[in-house]
Amino acid sequence: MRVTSQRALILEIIREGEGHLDADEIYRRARIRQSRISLSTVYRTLKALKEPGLIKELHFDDTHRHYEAKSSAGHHHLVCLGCGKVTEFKYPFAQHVASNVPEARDFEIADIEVRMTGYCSRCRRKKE
Amino acid sequence: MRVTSQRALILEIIREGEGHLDADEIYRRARIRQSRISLSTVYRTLKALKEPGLIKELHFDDTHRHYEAKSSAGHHHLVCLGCGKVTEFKYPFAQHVASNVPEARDFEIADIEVRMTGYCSRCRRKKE
DNA sequence: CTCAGTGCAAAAGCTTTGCATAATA
DNA sequence: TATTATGCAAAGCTTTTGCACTGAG
Repeated sequence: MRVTSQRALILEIIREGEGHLDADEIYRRARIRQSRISLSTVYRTLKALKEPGLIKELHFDDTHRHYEAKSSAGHHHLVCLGCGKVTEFKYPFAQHVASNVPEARDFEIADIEVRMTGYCSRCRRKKE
Repeated sequence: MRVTSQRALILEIIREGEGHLDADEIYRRARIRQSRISLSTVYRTLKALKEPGLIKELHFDDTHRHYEAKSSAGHHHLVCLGCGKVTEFKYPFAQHVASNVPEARDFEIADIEVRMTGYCSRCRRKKE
């Protein structure tokens, strides 16, 4: 895989974005620093970086895919349905599953994505 | 919410499908029994059924949303990256998170979706 | 009888692809 | 220099929407 200025830029933006950017937002930020970059390149690069596991694809809401760099991975997300705020937390789900779930016994776990939705304390108060 | 033949049919198909159908597959199955039903109605019905929680939206792969009836919910999924097979399992993730994750303390958990990917025993053998 | 729901067709997103050009190894 | 990656524009999918018509309550 060749190292191009576009790929370096996109990976840098994803790292800075800390996992909360979708393809279009990455594109918009990339254009600020490299105005001729194309959206196709963003998509192609996302696919290329995903392949060897350099970045990971997330699914916060139903319509957008978000991306985070592998170094910042390993955590999970609480998504507030009221304000959309995303809170990260760590928890060794994979280990729990591997040792407690019979169906997973012969399964080689590559990745686990946990997406919890609900209402944060502020939005809970607002609802009442 | 009015009960129409289309809505009844779609919900029935989702129940029969046991959580593994996407919008287009639901549409194809619905047309067999009601040839004039439209894809718009399928989408609109999915949205309508999702709203009061009668069905739940899942994200097995990156490109398609799948749907399952609420009664069959409460379990999680292991998705094999080799053959695409989906294995269901039960595990009280929400309880674990609620009692062990400080970030979730003030969070009212509405739902949790766990998407584990990896390789099933057959595909692991094939890889070697 | 009324208004929510439907079908159809058209539009709107998001993502992928073909092809000629540019740039890396 | 030999490929691989890029930019652009066009196509492809999935999902949504406008509008007149139908049917449930």
